[in-house]
Amino acid sequence: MGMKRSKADTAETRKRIIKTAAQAFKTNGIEGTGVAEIMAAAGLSHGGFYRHFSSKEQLIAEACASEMDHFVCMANESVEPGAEAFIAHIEKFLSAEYRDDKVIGCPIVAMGSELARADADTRHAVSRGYEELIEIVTKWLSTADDAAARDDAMFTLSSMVGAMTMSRITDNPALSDYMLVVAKKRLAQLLVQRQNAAKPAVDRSAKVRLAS
Amino acid sequence: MGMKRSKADTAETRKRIIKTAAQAFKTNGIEGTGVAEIMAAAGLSHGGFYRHFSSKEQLIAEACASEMDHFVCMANESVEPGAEAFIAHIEKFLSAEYRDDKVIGCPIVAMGSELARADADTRHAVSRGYEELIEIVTKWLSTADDAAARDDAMFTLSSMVGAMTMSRITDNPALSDYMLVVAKKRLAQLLVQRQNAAKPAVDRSAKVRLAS
DNA sequence: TGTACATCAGTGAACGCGCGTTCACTGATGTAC
DNA sequence: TGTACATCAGTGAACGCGCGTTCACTGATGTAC
Repeated sequence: MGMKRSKADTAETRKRIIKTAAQAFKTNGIEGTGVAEIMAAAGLSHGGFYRHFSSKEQLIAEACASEMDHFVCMANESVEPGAEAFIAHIEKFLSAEYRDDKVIGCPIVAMGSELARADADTRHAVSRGYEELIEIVTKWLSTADDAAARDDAMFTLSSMVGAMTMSRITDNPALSDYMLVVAKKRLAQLLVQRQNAAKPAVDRSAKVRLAS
Repeated sequence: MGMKRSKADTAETRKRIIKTAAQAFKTNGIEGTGVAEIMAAAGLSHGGFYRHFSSKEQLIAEACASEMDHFVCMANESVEPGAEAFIAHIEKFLSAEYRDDKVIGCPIVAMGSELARADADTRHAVSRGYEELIEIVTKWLSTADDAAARDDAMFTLSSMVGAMTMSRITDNPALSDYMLVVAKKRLAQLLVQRQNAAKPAVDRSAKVRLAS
């Protein structure tokens, strides 16, 4: 029944609504998820929603910000640069598990086309998070902060988003699996090229000496 | 006012509804577009909708099939394989024009996350079209129908979908533009590698002879 | 520390609205003779 | 070829339903004294 809660309880409830909403948005889409449905899933009645948020739009923005933060944190957890960390993350995010479980999956893949039409706050939250991801992947790819590494980071993330998006859309299971395999293969190759290009003078001059 | 139409008129009206729906779905999303809205945009009242389609779901499937067909046709228009046709298409579909004009843009990018949740008919239509695109791009990339060319085709299409999706989401205009530039650059590089790998024996053996 | 009161998180009914869908009706088309 | 009639594309009002949002109410919390 209705009663005032402690500030700690209130803050916890607010976080629970955001987390529940994020999962529902990723599973059934933003427009496909009602405020009452979110509140029920969070164990509350729908009427209390507006004690925490001024509108559904505000919840969308906060849920997306929360999801992007989570992915940025996950990416930051393995700070060491180099091939192992990079490939491990590619393998993880392009796995069948991440394709089949939308709750643990990427918010950009799960809500992509709706985000392009979202309001300014939501797009800004997603965009900020994505820019952080670009910087993190850039550091995985290169100790030096060169422009080519940043290009590769951007291309890597784009490719991952596209491969996972298509992998979820197709009704051909073999093709769905293979799209992920191909993306993993090609992005690993990209990394090899990067490393050959990055610690260059030694290896390249060696080859040149051999060749001449 | 109400009256029976000729069979030709009826067929034309049906096509007009599908075309109008496809544009509306790409612009405002599938869930974001009402049946009445589509009919009004097609110059009709909403009541007549069910003379042409048994449900909104059926219209969604037909609109997506129509859009995919259109993109398959566009891709087929330039049948000649090789670098020029490939790069020209990449440049076109990854242009700011295609990003900013959702009506002419790709249905997979515009409806991506909604398609993953769509019914079996819709997903099948999109999937079939995409498989055709993969085959067409494979032929652009290689006269021989080898597996590596098909991998490159799949990776190319994935990357294009991802780059355009993110380019539409971000609220950072410079980043939005640059994502497309990077995708174009990296995919052009992929093509160069393909060509070096494809007509190989000559060039590669030459290098080997020099090196040894 | 104890008492009195304002605050406000949460409830559940209610609001207007737009959704997908149905239906009785209209009247030119296409068909049967 | 001309006449009579069934067909059915399109109209516009109406349907139940679920949406986002509002509101009067409840009662433990947090505050003022």
